[in-house]
Amino acid sequence: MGPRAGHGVSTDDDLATFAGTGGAASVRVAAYLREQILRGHLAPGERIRQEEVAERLGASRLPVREALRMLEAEGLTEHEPHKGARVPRLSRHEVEVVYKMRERLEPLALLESLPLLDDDAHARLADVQRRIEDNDDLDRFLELDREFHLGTYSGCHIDPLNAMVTRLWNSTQHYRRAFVTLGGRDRMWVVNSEHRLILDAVVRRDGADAERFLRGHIRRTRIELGHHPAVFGEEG
Amino acid sequence: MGPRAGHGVSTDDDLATFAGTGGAASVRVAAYLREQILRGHLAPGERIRQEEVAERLGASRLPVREALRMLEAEGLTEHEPHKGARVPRLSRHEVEVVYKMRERLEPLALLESLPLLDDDAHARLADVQRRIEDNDDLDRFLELDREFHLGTYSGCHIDPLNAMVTRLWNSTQHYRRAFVTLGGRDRMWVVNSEHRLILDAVVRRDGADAERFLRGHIRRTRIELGHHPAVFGEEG
DNA sequence: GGGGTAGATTTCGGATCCAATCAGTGCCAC
DNA sequence: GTGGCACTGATTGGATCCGAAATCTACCCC
Repeated sequence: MGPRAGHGVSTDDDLATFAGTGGAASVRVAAYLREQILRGHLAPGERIRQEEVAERLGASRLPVREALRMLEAEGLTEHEPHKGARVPRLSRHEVEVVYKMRERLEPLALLESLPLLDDDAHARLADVQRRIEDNDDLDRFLELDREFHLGTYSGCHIDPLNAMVTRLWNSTQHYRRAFVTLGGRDRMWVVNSEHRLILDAVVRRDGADAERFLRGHIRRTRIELGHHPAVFGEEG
Repeated sequence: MGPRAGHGVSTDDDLATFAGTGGAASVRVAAYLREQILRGHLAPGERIRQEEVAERLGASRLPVREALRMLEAEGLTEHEPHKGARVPRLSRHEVEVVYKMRERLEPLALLESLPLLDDDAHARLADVQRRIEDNDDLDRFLELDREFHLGTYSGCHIDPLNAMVTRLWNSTQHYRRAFVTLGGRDRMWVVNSEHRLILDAVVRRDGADAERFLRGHIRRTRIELGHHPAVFGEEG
């Protein structure tokens, strides 16, 4: 284990996050690990030892095992018998394919969601977009960007579709972070104008435009991301 | 629990299937349940009690719990805290959306797989298609149809993509069975000619045609399926 | 000095026991 | 007669203990 900060030590933060959430222990453990992974505190390829997590959260290993299985369903961990769980590491090609999947699936999600988004939802989305533009922190940007996109699909309560889109976001979260951190900052105004176009189409309930703009938005992100070798740890 | 045949009784078949597979117990339990669900022995909405499965397979409840989580990741079961696992029941609209997802995702899978399928793979696919045309059993048709389609994607070893496509097939397996059983038989020659078109395009390595034919194939199936109320238990 | 193997340690997988929660039932009051 | 409540049986969730597999290490042989 590397000497990364905040690792191997049970901070008060950890326990607060854990205890703060109600419900079954396995669900709470899952929520804790989910946040750790999405926030980038656990990197792709990193192993997750059941005992360590259990000890840190004051639970036994069993709910940790259950939690890891739940996360597996969300694309956040992977499992190998007798070898344990890790955060999946995607190859450059795999990340690219996930983005291609997003190009096809998310416009569908938006299309299905579009007629069900009311004025209230539109206002919330506009607010999120305003906060993105006012924001200057990269980590916060990742959160808000996710909130914006998944928010535009929130009208459609089709479980299989939403679950899959969320899964795609989950599995590429780390690479998105690396991309934004490394040099995506210059691209932010492009992202914002594209968001504006999408939001406009959503408010107008123009399905064809919404679909087109969203597809283009994801496609351009994929291409830009593909040009950054460092995102995939290929800078050597 | 209904008086359905082969339910609640540990047949020799069950144990043979279970013991026959190697590997960890949870993996074997998962394989057993997976087959039960895909073969239609467990219907959507049906509850799966851990103890019953454990007893039937001669294992403890723990590997059953793990297996249920694995199946959850494959879209074959769903879980509610303190209420246990069930086979998911999809609404008409949900099934339709899953088919729309397939319309978008599977052509991508085929496109990614296309350049990697060699002559050997082509021969195997042609053989499967021949067996579909020679076949007269509806259950066998379901198996072979699945083998054909998933086989065309087998060249692409991108885990996220293949896993998702498989998941989509899993979650609609029951509705496909109901459809085929009820009246899809007349449509079989259509299915077969469409398969031939797809196979041809695959062999010619014509991505555009393959994608187009496949999308149309899934789309037509979705529309036909939508016309059968009984598939969704709406015949009252 | 390098590679391979055997032992020790670590970590995961499974069994059993106990606690928590839910559903169905019957009783009582209104 | 109906609605609500408490109780009981059934079922899942969690803890602890034990066994099995993999990894790491140290040692020996080449």
